[in-house]
Amino acid sequence: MSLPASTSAPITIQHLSSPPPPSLEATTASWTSSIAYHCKNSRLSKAISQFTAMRTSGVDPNHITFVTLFSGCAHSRSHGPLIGPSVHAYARKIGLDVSNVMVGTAIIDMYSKFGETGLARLSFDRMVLKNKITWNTIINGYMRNGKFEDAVELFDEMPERDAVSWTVLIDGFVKKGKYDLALEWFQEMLHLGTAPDFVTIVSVLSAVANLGSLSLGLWVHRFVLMRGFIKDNIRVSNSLIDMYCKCGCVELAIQVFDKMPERSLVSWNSMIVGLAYNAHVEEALSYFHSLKRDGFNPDSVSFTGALNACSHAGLVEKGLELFENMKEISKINPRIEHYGCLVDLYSRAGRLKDALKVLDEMPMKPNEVVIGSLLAACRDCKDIDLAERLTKYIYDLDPIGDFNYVLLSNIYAATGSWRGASNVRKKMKALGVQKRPGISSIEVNGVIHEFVAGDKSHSDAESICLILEHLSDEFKICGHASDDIFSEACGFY
DNA sequence: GTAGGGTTAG
Repeated sequence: MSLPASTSAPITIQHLSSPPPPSLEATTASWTSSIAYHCKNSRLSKAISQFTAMRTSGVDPNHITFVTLFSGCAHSRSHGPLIGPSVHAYARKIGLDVSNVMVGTAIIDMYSKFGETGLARLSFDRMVLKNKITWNTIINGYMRNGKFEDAVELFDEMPERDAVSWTVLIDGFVKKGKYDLALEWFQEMLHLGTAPDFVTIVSVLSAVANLGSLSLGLWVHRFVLMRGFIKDNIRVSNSLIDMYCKCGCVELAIQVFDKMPERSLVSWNSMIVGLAYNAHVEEALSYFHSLKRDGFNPDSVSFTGALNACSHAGLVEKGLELFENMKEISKINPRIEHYGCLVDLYSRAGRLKDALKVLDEMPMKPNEVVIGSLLAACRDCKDIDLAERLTKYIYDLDPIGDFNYVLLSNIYAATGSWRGASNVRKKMKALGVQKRPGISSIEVNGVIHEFVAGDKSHSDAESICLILEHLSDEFKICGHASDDIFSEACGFY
């Protein structure tokens, strides 16, 4: 028996319990179990060769064999789209794709995951018998592919809706960044009397966290406590921790964490990442070191949080040490986030050359976040030469975002190079990059106030400006070259 | 052995 290809993956019971290889008296069940084993370990090609061997040895696959295979294809980005349709053709030949609910549903799920909503819908329409899961699957397929109208249409048509149906819609909107819509649907769900389960709550909390609305978050927390049915659910608590941190309420996050009767590594990670996010550096590192006492080993997310804390505090050496420990002791392969932290660590410390070295030597193509860290440092250090050298990386990025173009253009503008700035704008136009307005928002007494650059429409704009000016002066007195950071950050003046 | 879920760098 061979172990899975990824050596960094934790070895679980699942990996070790290979099923007995099909023997001479192999049955459909034993072949299927062997196929399932390979699918679970992300070895679709192996699963398929088993499937072929099964057929040539004269054993017929049944509905479970097909469900296993379709589910395996759905989870394989590389081979799935190539293999899935031919397995479908085979199921078609024996009619299982329309006559068996589970097989049909697995096919719908597979095509949805490939982005083939048309094929998913065709399979759905052809099925003789559908159950709730079939309906939820096709609606989920539409949601994940951004076809909201089709999803809602089927949602309205479906004979019987359960908590999962609602959650599919709610979470579908959350995943596409439509948090307000998600919450509207949640409200409707409660209004019509369907009880949410813990997955619904996790999804709703994610929407709330992204909106940064503490009052909504507190409401959901009260809801959880009142219902009691999910009060001590680890995942709900993890989501509460994340929500409170994203809303800037570290104290409440700690309270939730402390009250948990049982924690997972994600609970620890949510604290570490959340504390780092809120610049509570010492505490973030202390949680990072404490998770071992709870019997956990830090994973790649834990390191991201700890590294991020170091970069916010300018702890370059500590950060580098963590990065080394991650590779050498924890045997975790650094991912792009970790290189991003490293670049950020050097960038914020003003060590641009070191940052550039990381960028050039990292084993994967840098993305816009990594470039953005360095570019922001170029702006702060007024290093236009380095910024120009980054241009090639920026133009090479996909997908095209506006962030770095705007940053680059601002660097040119800040150094008085209007021609450079205008060239960037031209390039943006040529590439079809649109600058989206940056919006800052703050919640005061449950009301969310939004501001865009140059925005003076707020009823208290005048006093807000006065306070900002005052803060800016205070900053200068304290020795921080403010560089009009307030005008940039808050969009006034 | 078919459906929905949490933490990740600018």
